[in-house]
Amino acid sequence: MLQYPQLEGAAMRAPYGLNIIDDCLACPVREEHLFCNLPPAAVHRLNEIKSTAVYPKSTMLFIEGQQPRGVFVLCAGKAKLFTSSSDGKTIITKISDAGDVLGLNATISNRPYEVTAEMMEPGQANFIARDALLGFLRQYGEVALRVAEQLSRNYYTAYEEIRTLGLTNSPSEKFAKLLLSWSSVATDPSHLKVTLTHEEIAEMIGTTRETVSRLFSEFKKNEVLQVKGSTLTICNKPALEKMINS
Amino acid sequence: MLQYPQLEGAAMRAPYGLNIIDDCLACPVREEHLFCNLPPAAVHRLNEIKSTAVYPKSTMLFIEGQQPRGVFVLCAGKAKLFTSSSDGKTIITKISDAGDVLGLNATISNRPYEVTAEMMEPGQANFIARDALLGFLRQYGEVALRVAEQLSRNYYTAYEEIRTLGLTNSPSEKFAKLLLSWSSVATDPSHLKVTLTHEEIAEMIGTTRETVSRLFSEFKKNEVLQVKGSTLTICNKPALEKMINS
DNA sequence: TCCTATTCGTGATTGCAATCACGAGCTCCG
DNA sequence: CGGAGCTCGTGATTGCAATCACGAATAGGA
Repeated sequence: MLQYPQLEGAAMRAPYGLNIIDDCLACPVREEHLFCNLPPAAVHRLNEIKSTAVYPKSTMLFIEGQQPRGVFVLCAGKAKLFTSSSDGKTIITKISDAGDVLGLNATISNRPYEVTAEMMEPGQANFIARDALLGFLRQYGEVALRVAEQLSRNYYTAYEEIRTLGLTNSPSEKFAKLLLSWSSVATDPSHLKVTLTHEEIAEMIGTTRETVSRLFSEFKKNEVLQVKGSTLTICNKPALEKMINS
Repeated sequence: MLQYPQLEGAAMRAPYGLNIIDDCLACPVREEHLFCNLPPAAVHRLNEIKSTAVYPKSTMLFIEGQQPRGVFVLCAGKAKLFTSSSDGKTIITKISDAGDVLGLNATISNRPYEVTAEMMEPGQANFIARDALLGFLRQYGEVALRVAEQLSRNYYTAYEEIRTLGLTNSPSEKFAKLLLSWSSVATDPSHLKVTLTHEEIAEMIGTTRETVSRLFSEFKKNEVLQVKGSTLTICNKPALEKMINS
């Protein structure tokens, strides 16, 4: 629950024996990532303006409503992005992992962070302050284009969420949708490793913990799903697909 | 319901006696608009690549799921943006009017349009094809930055929608939220001109037409609201504000 | 001006998921 | 190894809004 200062974090002792990854911006080299495959000069400049830090579990990287200080590039660990209402209700909009850039929208548009980013496990991130980032983008115009593309992608994700929350009636439909979305990005589409609590799943689909528990029971009974520890096996994918367009 | 071809539209006869606005890109000159206050050379180039057309009521400028052809800059008339599910349920995510740029996200990211844009009244729009727009943005880098800012704004709007749909329990709360959001952008905050049907309002807040009708009755009874024709008077703004954080 | 289609108001009914409640099963750390 | 959170399962109850139904009112076009 503590919010750690980002800038002094570089010198922070890694908890849980986590090792600091030195060349973090480049480490998860995937095409879709914002700061990968850049010209050497740009990479060099990035390394000058970034500051690496290690964060324990439950750290809030930033909090909904705060003025944007800059972006965080996640190198290790997972973070959940969520927004809450005054009466304590919460929606988790995304589970981020290595390579994701957090806080980009707020930083670019200079509006308050629209979500809270909380580490779900100990991890490491690079912080880039707003001013430095904007200067960097002005200097390297081609990166600005990629930023626009990233913003577009974020927008699509948000729209998917709107569809889930607004167009889906039953919790079972939403749950099926969530399972399929996980399946579509997993290495093995029918075996998912899920470490979220039922509470968190409920917060992802806009329902209650009890309802999620009941959905698990129901799906197991109907032989759509099998659960063994944190591994989740999809036995009847067509059945799930049928639920979402009924 | 017809989808009009955008490119031959320039020669289309204006329906309902609507006059074509010649210098349309520049006409609604407001700071926040994407293509306003540009350097003369950029404006000139924009005028070369745009094509103006007039559209009757109910025209679909583009449809959810289509490959993006380009953007539409609305010059006159209103358009509603919505997304639908296979079972006919619909969410209206935005009512656009003059100056708004439609289809920007899809066009930039080259993903299918995430919404359908339908004219709610006869109007006029400039179409800019995707290739031409991308070339233009490459040529005028400073406009690309403004595009990024616009995408950010869109993202915020989407997030607002997520909060409305996901964090708000009762329809009355959502309705109050909608009324206040209208009030905050109106010239006179307590007198709103609303030409939407109850059905459309229902589609904006994710409820049913009947519930919206009942909400109007209830708010009138509680002296929060007065309705005279299409003019809507907010009598008790504090009461509305209280509803959204209870 | 009238006629038709759309929009609106409101009652009656129903179903589904939120809420409350509580005990059992984890797991994590001292 | 043992106890104090957290988790999870599941019953009972309830409330609220969706649905159905239908007539009134309004608008819009010939």
